[in-house]
Amino acid sequence: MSQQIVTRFAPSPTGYLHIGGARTALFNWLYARGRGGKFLLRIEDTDRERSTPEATAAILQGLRWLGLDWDGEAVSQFARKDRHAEVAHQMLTRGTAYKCFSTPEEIAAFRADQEAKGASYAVFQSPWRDADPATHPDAPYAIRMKAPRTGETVIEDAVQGRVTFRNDQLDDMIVLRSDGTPTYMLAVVVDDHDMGVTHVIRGDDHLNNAARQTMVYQAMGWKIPVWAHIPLIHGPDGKKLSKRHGATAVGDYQAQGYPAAGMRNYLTRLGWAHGDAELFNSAQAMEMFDLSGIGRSPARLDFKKLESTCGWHIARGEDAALLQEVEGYLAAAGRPALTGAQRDLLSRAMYCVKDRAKTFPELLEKAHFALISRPIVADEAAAKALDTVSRGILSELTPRLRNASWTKEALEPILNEMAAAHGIGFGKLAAPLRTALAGRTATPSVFDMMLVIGRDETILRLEDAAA
RNA sequence: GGCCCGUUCGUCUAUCGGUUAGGACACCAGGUUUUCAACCUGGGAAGAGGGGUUCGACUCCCCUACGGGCUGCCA
Repeated sequence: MSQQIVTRFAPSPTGYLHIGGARTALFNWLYARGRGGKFLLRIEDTDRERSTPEATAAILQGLRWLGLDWDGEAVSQFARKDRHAEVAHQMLTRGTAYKCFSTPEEIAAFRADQEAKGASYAVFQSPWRDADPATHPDAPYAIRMKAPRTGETVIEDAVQGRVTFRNDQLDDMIVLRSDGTPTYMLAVVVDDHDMGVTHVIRGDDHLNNAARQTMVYQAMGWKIPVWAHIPLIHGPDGKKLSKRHGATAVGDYQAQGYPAAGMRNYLTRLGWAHGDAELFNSAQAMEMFDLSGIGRSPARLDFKKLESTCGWHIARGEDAALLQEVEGYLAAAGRPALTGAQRDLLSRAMYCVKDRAKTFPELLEKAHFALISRPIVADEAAAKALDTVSRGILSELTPRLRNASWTKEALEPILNEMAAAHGIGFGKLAAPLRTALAGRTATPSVFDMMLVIGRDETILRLEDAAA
């Protein structure tokens, strides 16, 4: 009898949504959504010093942009602190935890001492572990997990395989601080249990933690979830991702004009594979995604491949959706919004620009001709195509266009005849036309441009150029 | 220092003891073309090093090197 799958993404709101975190969220989302399960969101804000509402907002915003929708309301871990404390005290009653009166100073001194002795240092062993309650001072205390000192704790990880930890390497971690607040190690377990999380898919920086958390599950007699620790993402140089690699926040990617669908596809393939599948939409990804396809070594970010993947998605995007995403990009990048007329023109131009752009700035550049208004200012290279001879040809062409029917089929012979009449190839005619219509040398086909801006505008631009 | 994880073309990866080690991006060369792209064809390009196990290892084991993670009253 299989239960419903429940996954979660549990970021700590201490900064923007990191690209690595976004991938973790994506994997959880794909796994749950592909199996009719639930994908939950929990904000791990128990660190009151570093957590900010701005960071929480940025994380939600990043997830929304990527289209990773979660079920129900985002849970604040901090809001559940009473429940965490309750569990800590249950552990006390069960004898799987104990009150520790060692002060942070004493612990720091212990560590300093160990370090001074050089070489390897032992895990901190609290003197209060087996103390008689009668000897307990009337002082603040932390609650520590009474972890087994011998034997091993085994993690069955869906990605890493079976990983064994010696218990004497693990200390009695604090589950409830002396100020009564829970630590991460306790909070995650309690929340994951209470929220019914069945699969914990997270960065492998938590692999060691899984052993300690397993002890908490065992201490409480709770069912241990399926672990899946995925390798972190590295920068193009193979080093840990950091600011100097450029974009690390997902917001940066939106501001650089990458489409969300392309990001999802690229990020899915980063560290995960399903045979030769490279390009796919989210529905297909959900179909294929599984934990066994996740690799065990860290993957590097490759912006060229990201771009290529994004180009594929833009080319296949639906015009209206692309237009909407372009507007989101403009806002994120702090660029001026489209006017109503530009929206309209861009929408009409979409068919001939979307299959040649990898990002939205590129798409906008290709659509430049549709977004500008007269007089068209030619850039240096384009201006060269407009000499006396070509101006003459343009002015000769204008009247022919007035009565032509405005389709590529009708326009093509007119332009071809014009070129033939002057003994030049079509390319020689297209160049000045391009300058007149767009002021650029790199544009969509001249026919497409004429079709998009329409007869009147075409004629006006040609007249301007011929003048 | 200790513990844990990893290492196939430049990059992402397939392979789950027997393959001419496959695909994708990137790169190079052609083609197509009205420009830029897109697109099509072809090409070069890989099992970190050393020991084992085996009839046979990229695949299994050990060692080394390198990379990463954890080692907090952070998450």
